[in-house]
Amino acid sequence: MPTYRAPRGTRDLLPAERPTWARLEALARDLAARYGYREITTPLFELADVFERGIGEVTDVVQKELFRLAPRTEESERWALRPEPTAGIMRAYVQHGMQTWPQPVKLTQTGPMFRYDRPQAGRYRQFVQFDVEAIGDPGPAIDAEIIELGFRFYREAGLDGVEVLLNSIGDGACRPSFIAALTDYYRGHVDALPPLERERLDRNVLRLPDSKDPAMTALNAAAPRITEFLCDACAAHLAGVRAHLDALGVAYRLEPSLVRGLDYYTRTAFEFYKTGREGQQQALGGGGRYDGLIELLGGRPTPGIGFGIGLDRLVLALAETGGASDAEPAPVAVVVGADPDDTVGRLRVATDLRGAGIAARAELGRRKLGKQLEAAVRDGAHFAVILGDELADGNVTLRDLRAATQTLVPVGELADTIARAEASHTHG
RNA sequence: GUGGCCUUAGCUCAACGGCAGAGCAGCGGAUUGUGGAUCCGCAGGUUAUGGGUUCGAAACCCAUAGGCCACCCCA
Repeated sequence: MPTYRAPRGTRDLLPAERPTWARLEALARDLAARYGYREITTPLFELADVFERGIGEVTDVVQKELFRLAPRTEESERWALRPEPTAGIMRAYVQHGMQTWPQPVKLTQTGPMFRYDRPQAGRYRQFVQFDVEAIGDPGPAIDAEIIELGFRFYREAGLDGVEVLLNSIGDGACRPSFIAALTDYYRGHVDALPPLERERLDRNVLRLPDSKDPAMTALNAAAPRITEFLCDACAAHLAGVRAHLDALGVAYRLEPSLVRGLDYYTRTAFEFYKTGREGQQQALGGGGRYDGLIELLGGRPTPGIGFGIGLDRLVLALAETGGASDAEPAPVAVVVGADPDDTVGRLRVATDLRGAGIAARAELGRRKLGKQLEAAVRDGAHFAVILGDELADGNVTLRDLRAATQTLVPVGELADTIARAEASHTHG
């Protein structure tokens, strides 16, 4: 075992897996831009208050999973690594007076998040989220637009069979009455509750209808449903979201037991799942409306909606569906030579090629030509440039490693020749 | 945070309580300027770590760490 390894719940993304990540990161950026979202980068850590107030003091994310930074001095502020992107972006919205920008303000960010969780496959202490936020639009049309954007992201990423789960969790006007009704209902059957569920009754009653305990299925089937308690405004909002989704042809499933773990959500809540893997575990992404969040962080009352999509889980899902992983870029040419000791010559030719914009590797090891060519082939290079006696006449040998053909080329024409051959190859 | 399964070379895996090995990957060589095949060789390990049992532990026991699974929760 190595002396040091990556901290628990973190991992190194090695060169072989980076191209897939790079593709998804580029897709996230391009897609967000296509929908009118502008890029923002916020700090990886914030005052802990931003998360505690924004996400909610009594949520698991804050109580158990926040990565708090140890203060360095007495005066040092209480910082925490960001467990999610929304609170920081809303902090920035307030700080920079974005309420004076044309509304809605549509922002996107992709980057690492941190949660002090017990790791598992697809669950890491450092993970990457693709996030979009639309601030200042009360919906419901923008709700549908943002769900469709997320749905499209998976499709264009190459992941099929993604399902949208949709719910409304009400607002300050109607959610309290639903919580009261739910609490009453389960209190009335408290003797039938397993110990764990009994504990959740007080802590997080909204989670009970979603329980995976078989003993709960009958009880949950008869439990009150949020849809029966939505106020007129929330019901109309949900109907509006659905109408717009229908118009866009986005298939979704109403899931009345869907709740979200962060306190700031209101009304629209949604999650993306790989079909067949629904449940509270392994959501590919999720989001919702947070109409009270900006006010909580000191801004004027402003509606907002967004989602976070977990790229780690998307990469896992893509691998599970057996798709080939993206290929690493290979050098176009590798400069090799008959004289193993002539590293100066090989490096100089490679440098000239690089200056001409050609991806070239110089063989700087002092090994025999056969080994150099072998390594060039393993690199996936298209051409080998062979330096040898022909240099006396100002020529090098340009060998096409795929076609196994070679020609003499004057050194001065090498870059042009390679560029031309490579272009005709990739475009033809 | 709770419970369970697992951990031997870079990777995938062998080894009855009795000498730690193979395949792949890496590096070198096969009469001296040409390839992914083949053959030969080299290197790679305090068997995750620390204790214990035993004449003797990779193997049995305990603890710790890490990975995974189910919860909790979330991406």
